[in-house]
Amino acid sequence: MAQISLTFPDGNAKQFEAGVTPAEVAAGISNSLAKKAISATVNGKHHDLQWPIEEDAAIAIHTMKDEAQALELVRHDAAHIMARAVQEIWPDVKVTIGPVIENGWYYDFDREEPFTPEDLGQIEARMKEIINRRDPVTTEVWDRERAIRYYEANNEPYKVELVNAIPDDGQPIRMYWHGHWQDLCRGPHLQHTGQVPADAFKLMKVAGAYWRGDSNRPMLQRIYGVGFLNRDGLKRYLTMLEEAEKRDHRRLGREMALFHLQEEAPGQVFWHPNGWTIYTTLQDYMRRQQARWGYVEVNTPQVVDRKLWEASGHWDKYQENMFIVEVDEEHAREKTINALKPMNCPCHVQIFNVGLKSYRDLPLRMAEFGSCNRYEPSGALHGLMRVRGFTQDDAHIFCTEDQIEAECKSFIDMLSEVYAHLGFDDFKIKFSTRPEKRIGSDESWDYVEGALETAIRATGADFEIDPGEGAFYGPKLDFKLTDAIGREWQLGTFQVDPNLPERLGASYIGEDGAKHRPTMLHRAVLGSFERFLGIMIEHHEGKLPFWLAPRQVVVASIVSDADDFVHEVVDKLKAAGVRAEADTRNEKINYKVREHSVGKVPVILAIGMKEVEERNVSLRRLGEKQTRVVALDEVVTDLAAEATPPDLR
RNA sequence: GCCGGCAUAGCUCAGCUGGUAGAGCACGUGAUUUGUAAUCACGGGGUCGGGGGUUCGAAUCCCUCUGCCGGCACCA
Repeated sequence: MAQISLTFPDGNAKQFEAGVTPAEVAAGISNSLAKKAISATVNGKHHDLQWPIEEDAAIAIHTMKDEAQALELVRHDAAHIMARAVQEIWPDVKVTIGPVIENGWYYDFDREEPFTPEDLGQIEARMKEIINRRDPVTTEVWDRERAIRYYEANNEPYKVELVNAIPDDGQPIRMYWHGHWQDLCRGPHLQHTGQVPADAFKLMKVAGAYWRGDSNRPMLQRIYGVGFLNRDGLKRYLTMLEEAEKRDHRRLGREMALFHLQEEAPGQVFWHPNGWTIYTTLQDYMRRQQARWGYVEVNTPQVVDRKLWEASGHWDKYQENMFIVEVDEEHAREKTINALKPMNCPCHVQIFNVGLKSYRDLPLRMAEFGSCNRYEPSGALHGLMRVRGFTQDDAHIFCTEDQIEAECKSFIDMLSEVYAHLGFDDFKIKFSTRPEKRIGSDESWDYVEGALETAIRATGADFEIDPGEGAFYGPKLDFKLTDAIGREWQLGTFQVDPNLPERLGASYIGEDGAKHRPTMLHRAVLGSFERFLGIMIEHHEGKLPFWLAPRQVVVASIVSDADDFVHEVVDKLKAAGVRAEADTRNEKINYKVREHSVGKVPVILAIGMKEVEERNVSLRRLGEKQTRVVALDEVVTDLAAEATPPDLR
């Protein structure tokens, strides 16, 4: 037998016979390690303990203390155990795939009957039973034919398809056994089922999911589970879910009287006074920013004849998602077909096309708070996050190819400032390159991708490449930010489009006196106001920055003899540009404080006779128990400063 | 669009196997003048999401439509 040398994390090396498994290595170190071991990293690869090591390697034996490896294994084994539990209870359920995902796993099943919440309880109980059996996990390498024969014999057509899909490149096909139950799997796995903590997982929900993610294929039933290393981990996760629910913008939207949605206008927002105050405050801010960064603002029609959409290519590529409006003959001389605009770009080109443009006019930055309507699939609608009617902070920059770089840099500067002002300090940039389905020649893609890459590199910003994710007409940069509870949102975008100016015949006169095609850059910082406000509300848990808060200050009387002074304070605050209101209702101060706190009013000024006599206010900030007595003039000055939008300070 | 669930007062929800609806909060009125997260009493309020069916009788059972929720697919 050949000898190999294994190097441990502490730098010591030991000799073993080739083919030794990590389990044997662990056993050679100590009995307790042999028991506690869960897997090993061999030359940087994560393997289970049965993996034979054939050559010199660096090895690290893992236990439950190695959180990353332990979580992966526990979730992975839990997925198998869940599938086994399901097949033990309902033997004719067909199994498919079950990967580890963030916080847990899922497994897709094919079964006539839908799984019910009661079924989940039953499956969970069976999983615990399987864990208690401490069934050993073993692995075997099968050849393709044997695997197919096995799955055909067991009436598992999905597994047959999976085996057939494994590329025939000499890679072994591995089977894992959890006791008598087996599954096709890459591994790695734990030593035995008892290593999955029985009190740290939970089955969360059942949902439909297409086989292989393809909407033309059968719909399977997916069961989601979450799993952790101990009960505390699970508890923390469940608490986190409750916290996330508390910041749900749909709930806060109601509690703060911001907006509502109703059946007659699915996916479209009824903005109430409070919500509209936030909206317009943000829009005013963006309007100032755009002016500062050299944009001109325009406004274009909502209902546009299909001829324009045919010319732009939308009729062909996007019709499914457009609201089509047919005007009937009684009202018009001829029946015409229009569509609500789903995007602003074709209209902006129309403005560009009026009159001759010179190279001196470029870059021309044309912005619109463009109201768009898209017929989103019903299942996609979600509060403010995915709607059918929305307004973008949209703009199109008409420029020469040479100007792309400078425009890109200036856009990133603008976007960084806006995000910082709105409380988002860091964001990621994704560079999406040519997709499979695209228009335009490879040479033109080479050129445009190159130009955009040069531009982004010149800014010095970090970015990741997302191959194949570009728009069909050109490459793009997407800007993603992370919110207060770690979720990523894609907001800003910067897209290079050499195609639309061509289709819609945009041109300018160059220095040489000849006509040239401009390049068009599509860009947005916030995306849609609706979605952005949804994100803002959740990010801040409704406690918006003072300048954006719809109700900034409530001045509340403690006794009705203080009412006159309350009104005086409110008037002074309003005159100083603060959104202030009086609460002189016949209620206790406790009641008022609670009500306005629930309503997320950032500042409450309480006024009793003491304050009236000394012309002070008692100031209390949202979320704080402390109050502070401040002179009236001082509070007006301070709050007025705080109410000033960040770009005007 | 697909799978599953849900739809009762403004909100959150109760209403068992069919016998024409109830609570808390909110709202209105009155009392109370109150010191930093819910004062008390009384009162008004529902075509039980829409339509159809079964039944002597439907919030309850069945069909259908719409919307919402959770996923999947989609999101140039």
